[in-house]
Amino acid sequence: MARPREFDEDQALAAALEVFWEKGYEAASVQDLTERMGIQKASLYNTFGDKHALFVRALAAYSTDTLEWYRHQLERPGPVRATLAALFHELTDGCDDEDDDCRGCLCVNSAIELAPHDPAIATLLEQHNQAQEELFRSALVRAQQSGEVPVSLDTLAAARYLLNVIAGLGVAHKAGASRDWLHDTVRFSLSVFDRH
Amino acid sequence: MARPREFDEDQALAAALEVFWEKGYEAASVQDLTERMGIQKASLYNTFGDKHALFVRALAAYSTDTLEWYRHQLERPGPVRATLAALFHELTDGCDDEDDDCRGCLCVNSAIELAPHDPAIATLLEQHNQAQEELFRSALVRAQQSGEVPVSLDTLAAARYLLNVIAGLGVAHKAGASRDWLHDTVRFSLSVFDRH
DNA sequence: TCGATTCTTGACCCGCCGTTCCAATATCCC
DNA sequence: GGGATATTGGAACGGCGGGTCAAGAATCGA
Repeated sequence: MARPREFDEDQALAAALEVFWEKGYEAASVQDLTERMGIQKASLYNTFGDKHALFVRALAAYSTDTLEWYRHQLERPGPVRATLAALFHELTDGCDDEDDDCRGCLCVNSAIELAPHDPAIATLLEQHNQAQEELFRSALVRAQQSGEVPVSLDTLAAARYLLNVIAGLGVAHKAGASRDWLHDTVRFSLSVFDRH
Repeated sequence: MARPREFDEDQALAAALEVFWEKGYEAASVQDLTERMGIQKASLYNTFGDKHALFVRALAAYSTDTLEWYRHQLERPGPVRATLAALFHELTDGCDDEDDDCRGCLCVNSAIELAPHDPAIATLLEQHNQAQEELFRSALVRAQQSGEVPVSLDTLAAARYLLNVIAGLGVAHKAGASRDWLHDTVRFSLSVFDRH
């Protein structure tokens, strides 16, 4: 019963996500955001509240998408080791394409920049980590059931370990590590599962 | 031949480091800095140039100190596995003390926040990483010579792997991981060396 | 067609940002 | 003590930060 929006909310959110992803929260100005979202300041504030609320929504969307991606990767049939190798390959591949501006992982970036001083972000990231941990754990448990991995393996610790490796890769990528660097690290990291 | 400084430069630099470490580069205002350094703005600009130059010096100092710490940890005699265990224990211990404000590792923080868009920082971090890598590698080579570790071990990949684990821990700590979480991850990470 | 309602536009606000300037001050050498 | 030289304190700067507002434009139900 009134004038409708001229822009697509999800699309605008996706654009905001890009900006935050590339620049970080503090360094992304409202001007940067509105320009990339293709909307005016007032529209941003009417629709999303303020910069912080917009960031929370962007991060939540990122979390959802990312978890979906991990679920898709991890629920593929076949031996877990191959699955993990493929997952990490996907993760590190294209890191030398200079179009990604070394964005890394937004969760990692936000953990570093905001988590200690921002309870809302900290909570969101905790949920994300737990969900991601659970995905890895499930895959490992399935591998135990199929006999690929010994039942003596501490699947929780292993899942956390994998999350830690991924976080490290995010940092290394930001620091300018080459694809070879990352691949070496991945190979070595996954070798833990070779002889257990 | 002129009025002398009323403050100690190194001491002021150390104070600035604290601020950057706690808040990050962008979020640390010049006012925050001068307050904690106990000096006036003009003194800051006279002595260090500007905020960015101050940060570079602070990061360089941090790098030096940290590398010294790693060297000290890694050059202790005894089996490498015990050395690494002790090092990581030192690293993760005291992470639940609420006085550290989850500062994490300044190199990791800076890699995330600045490296992709700041060549000076990127260079500094690259040098730091290479030096740290070399320290770990040396320790592993020594372990090979003493027979503790098989010569088939790719010491370069292993060193990079360890750096990656450490970076991951920095992220996890920022994200609010408990000491148990970190210890589990460390234990699992070091288990790679148990059966090689 | 018309009023109600919502969105868009673009100017505008205040405050803090990093930075500069200058007068006052303290020290050194002579 | 007296100049030369640097540092200090504090005010001031322009600019940009996030956020608001008022007026016009577009759509709806009636």
